[in-house]
Amino acid sequence: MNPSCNTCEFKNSSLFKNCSSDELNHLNDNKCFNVYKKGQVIFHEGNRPLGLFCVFNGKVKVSRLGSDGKEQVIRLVKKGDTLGYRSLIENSKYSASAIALDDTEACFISASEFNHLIDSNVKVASDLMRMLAKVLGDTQDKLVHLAMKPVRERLAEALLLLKSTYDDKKSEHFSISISREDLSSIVGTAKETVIRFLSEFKEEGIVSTRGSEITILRADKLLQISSLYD
Amino acid sequence: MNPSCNTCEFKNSSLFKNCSSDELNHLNDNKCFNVYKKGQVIFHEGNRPLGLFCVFNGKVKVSRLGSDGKEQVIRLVKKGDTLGYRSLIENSKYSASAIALDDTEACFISASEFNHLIDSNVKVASDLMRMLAKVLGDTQDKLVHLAMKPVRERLAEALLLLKSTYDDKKSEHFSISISREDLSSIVGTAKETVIRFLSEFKEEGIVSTRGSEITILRADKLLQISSLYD
DNA sequence: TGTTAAAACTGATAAAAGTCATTTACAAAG
DNA sequence: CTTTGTAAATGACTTTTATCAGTTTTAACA
Repeated sequence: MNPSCNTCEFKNSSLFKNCSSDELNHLNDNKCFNVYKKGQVIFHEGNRPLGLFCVFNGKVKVSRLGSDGKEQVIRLVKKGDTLGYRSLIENSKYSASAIALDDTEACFISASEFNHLIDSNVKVASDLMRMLAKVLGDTQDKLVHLAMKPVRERLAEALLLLKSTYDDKKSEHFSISISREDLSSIVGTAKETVIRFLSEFKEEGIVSTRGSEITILRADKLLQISSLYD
Repeated sequence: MNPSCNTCEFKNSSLFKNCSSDELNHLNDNKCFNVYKKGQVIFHEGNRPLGLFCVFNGKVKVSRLGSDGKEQVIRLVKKGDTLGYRSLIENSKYSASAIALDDTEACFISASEFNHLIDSNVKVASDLMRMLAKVLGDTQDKLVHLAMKPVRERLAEALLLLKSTYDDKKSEHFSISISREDLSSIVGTAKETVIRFLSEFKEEGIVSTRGSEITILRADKLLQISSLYD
């Protein structure tokens, strides 16, 4: 089910939305469709980037490992998103790893192909620039919240982030299967601490859990707890 | 002493290093030279950006204020650096404030001037893109360190950052006058905690202080403590 | 369906950092 | 040169979060 760029679901929303039909065809001829199992490494911290990934399906975490083995998630990536462009632009080694949180499919576009495209299509280049500015803003938000908010608030925020990132069906109650370990490295705290506050949220009827699956029952309460708007 | 773009000290190192002489002249005719006293606000969180700042002299902190009044410094800006481009690119309100840490001089370039330049000169646009990628990488580093390192290590890192950013004379011992309040909001901790660890560093002969002036005596020790390389 | 490994959960305790109160040092102004 | 306000420094204490050790639940598989 190797998808074609010209008929891709994300043709009008991805980084390549301003590509001509010709450019898309060219991309399509030179891309490489890849499948990753849950937990599999897509690229690894310290390696040289060979190109760009365009996620077609699944969930990906971008994270860095500390010397003590602790992990910090920097960004969550969903289908339609681009992955691995920062190192490519900077022409540096990957400073973080990308790991599939679910079975994931992604197209790979070589560095030369990518560079040629941004050199030849000004719109793509300026979309890329805006994307960088947006991601920089998001990262600054994360930094500030990490420095200023207690874990309980950050956990509420993380759950809302997961919902806003991965809830496409907009079903009544959003559910996601995520290990407490992964959740704790999004929040930037210890696994046990996440579990404790999750238990609080359960008692308060804000979420429910079944194994590693978390269901958000009261997003409004989470928004309140996160104090994102004050 | 309104400096001219064509003879500016940073002509070959700034974001505008790839501008033609004509473009620089045009910039020069349309820029506006501003002076800010220590502590003065250059731009304020929540306001609409009207243009770009190019710092000619001085020191600037870019920071965000939490609802509880606590401040987190996102970035330190030195002479030759550009300031306020993220909001401009994203076409959004400032998400942070810029405040002079010292008496500062900066040229202001209007948004239309800036946009015209990056539309007409591809090299400037791609330099800007690389700059964004670089700053994003730096911010991710800060995020990870904030999440994983204890205050003592982050303080060592902050002192090294101040040195690498503001030490131009490369004199034997770098000194900087900075309030403990400002230092603590770079590190992301409380003022008293910074003071305590600074006292430790003094006892260990790593730094010395006189009032609010801090002198780094053993940068090598700080590098060790910061554990930046493991 | 029992077995087992892994992950979720809980409790006790320790460590790290924050807060508040107070003293000391510094620098500007009279 | 003294006064005075501000910032640095220190101490006592509290809160938050991490760590460690253990128990229970879950899910995969024989």
